[in-house]
Amino acid sequence: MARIPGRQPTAPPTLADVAERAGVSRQTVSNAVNNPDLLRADTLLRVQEAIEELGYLPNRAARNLRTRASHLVGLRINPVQEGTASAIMDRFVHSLVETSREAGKHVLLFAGDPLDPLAGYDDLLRSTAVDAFVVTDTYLGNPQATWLGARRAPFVAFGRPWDNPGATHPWVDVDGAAGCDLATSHLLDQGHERVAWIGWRKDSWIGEDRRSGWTRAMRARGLATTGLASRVEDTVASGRGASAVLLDEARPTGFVCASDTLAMGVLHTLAERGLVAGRDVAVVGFDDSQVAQVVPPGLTSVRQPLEEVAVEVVKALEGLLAHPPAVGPGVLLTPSLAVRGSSSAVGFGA
Amino acid sequence: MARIPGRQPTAPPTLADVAERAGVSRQTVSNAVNNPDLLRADTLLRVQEAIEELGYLPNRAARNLRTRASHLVGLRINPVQEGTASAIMDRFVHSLVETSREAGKHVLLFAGDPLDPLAGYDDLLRSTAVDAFVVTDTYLGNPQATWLGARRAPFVAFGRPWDNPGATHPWVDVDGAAGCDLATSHLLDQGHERVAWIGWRKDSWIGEDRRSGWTRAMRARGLATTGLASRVEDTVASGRGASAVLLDEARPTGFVCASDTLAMGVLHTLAERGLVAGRDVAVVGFDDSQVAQVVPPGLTSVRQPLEEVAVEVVKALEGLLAHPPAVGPGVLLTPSLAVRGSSSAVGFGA
DNA sequence: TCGATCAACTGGATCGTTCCAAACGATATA
DNA sequence: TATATCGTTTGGAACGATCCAGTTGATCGA
Repeated sequence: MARIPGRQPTAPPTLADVAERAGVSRQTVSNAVNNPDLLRADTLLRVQEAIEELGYLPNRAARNLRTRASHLVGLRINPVQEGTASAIMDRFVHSLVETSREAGKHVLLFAGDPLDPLAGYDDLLRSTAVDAFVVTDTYLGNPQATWLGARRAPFVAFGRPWDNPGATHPWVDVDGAAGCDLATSHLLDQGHERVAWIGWRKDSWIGEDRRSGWTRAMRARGLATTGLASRVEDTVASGRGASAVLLDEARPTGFVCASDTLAMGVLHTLAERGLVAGRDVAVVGFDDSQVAQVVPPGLTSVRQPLEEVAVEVVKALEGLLAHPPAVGPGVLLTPSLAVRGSSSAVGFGA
Repeated sequence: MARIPGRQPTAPPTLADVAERAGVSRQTVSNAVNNPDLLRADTLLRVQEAIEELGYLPNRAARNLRTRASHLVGLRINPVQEGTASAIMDRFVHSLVETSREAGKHVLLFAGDPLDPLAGYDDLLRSTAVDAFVVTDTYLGNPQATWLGARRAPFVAFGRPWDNPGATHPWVDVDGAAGCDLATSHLLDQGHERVAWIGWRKDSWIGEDRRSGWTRAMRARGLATTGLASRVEDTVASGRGASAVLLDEARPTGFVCASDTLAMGVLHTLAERGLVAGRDVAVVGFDDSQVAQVVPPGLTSVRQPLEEVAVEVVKALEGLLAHPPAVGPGVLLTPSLAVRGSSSAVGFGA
């Protein structure tokens, strides 16, 4: 036996165990696992049988130590925002985990301190716990990107480098303008002419991007936008307040919102006034959250192709971690529109 | 320099680097990090300074290899259920990550195949990628628990071993019966007498547990439950259908549901019939999802103390991974009730 | 027949840490 | 003075994999 006397009887088999069983050297077993084409067919078969019989699986720690790679990708998660509808992370995280697995990687979560966006990154990097990061929150610029870039830390961003178009890191993003154009055009196609916009503060790049989609769609039909837009915080209460004011002052028949959270605010206002979403006033949100899917009569919402985003992110990661590293251009994906009762009569079967 | 000529100039410092700088041996530096009390005060200080100056952080892979521990906890995540309101994982995962960090652990996500609940566990375990698992989906018994137990894989379950009360693994759970009792009593306190129940199929242990809370509260006030209960799938459509039938046949004035998803179904029925939740009919859900928080007029819902659950889970993990392992008894936590407009007039400021 | 070439395989060194046994100097005890 | 004890520090070995240089044996052309 290659097992050293002191080993626990339950200890997992090692390369040496397999090697002995197959009657070859350690290195040959290693090659059987990592470079099968280096072996003669019959040897490969013999080794594979031994691997099978012993249930051998390479020890991660040893492999990581030798190859200086952990095959782990770090993802920072932020505290759940209570009282908002945004839940895209859920879907994205799952897609990312799924796609990463196919690429032989796993996702390591770490906690984010909203006040210190850099916390956590440094330790994981220096302790070689992860090979790379996926950076998601790039709402207002992103200090992480700059910082990680300076540290030469491999990372892929979900979100464009708004504040630094010349940035050279790989990124994947969803075209918010196209999404809101889609949403607005959808309402205009149904005969609406006064479609209002409720979005975020002007310093939000994403917010301005989405807003531009609304503007574009309105202008394309020669419709005025004056007095039809409102910029507020991303809360239900703000959406409620903004929609109340807009209804009073601008009399829109439809709302396109920068988020499902804001759209829910509109639904609150409608409920208060005895108006029915989809019949009296049309509402469209953004993110296709679970809220949009289950709230009566269903909230029409722009849906980000998060599965595709994950696939592109993992592709970029693989390029980044290849030898030599290959960094492609940024990828911009187009969202779709999930149409529900809030923008059509379908929700009530009428 | 202890650095070998071939080393990259950007390679992180190692124990040897620190040792040389501080003029001590590797082992002493190691002790400074792991067993500071073994060192003389002045030596410790000198080593700590060297660590600080070089920005040394132990290499995870090397440490993991030597100690046979990864300090990673595996968590399987399931595909997001589209069209449901359940989003407790989001909150739980975040709490778990946060709490784990304080315990020096990180959370490794892996994908779950709903058809094969065991997939993924085995590989991670055998490749020593994780030290332990947190098992969350224990809805209908849990094959994982049995399987992991047989493999002597350390794990903590979020969810009781319903089908095997004698199980010896550590678990943490939330008292669903207490939650539904709380919800039902809340409605009864407001004068409701005919409170209906919409729950899950009878083979769901969790569903039956929650239902028993409703039964208990009704009986405590001497109220009949006959004809007031319905058992369906956990979808909005089922909740909608069940509530429509119950309204027609049993004329309840309040609904307590086993999930927010089902409660949303009730809201759909009310909206169709022009009834107002909270004014005409009271509705209570379970999970306090984001949906419950933002849907007008706000859905009263039973809230699981997921932060506490995470704390208890991590405590159990630490016990499990200690030398020698210490397994405490199961922990049962009590949920609270988040009261909103759907069960009171508050939602409309009336 | 010989050396060159090549596929196939081998064994030692190595990654960075911790375990282990031993060594050190200083103090306490006989 | 010699021995035991203790707090402190040390260097070699080990964890299990991969890298690298080297060996083997067969095939080939001259």
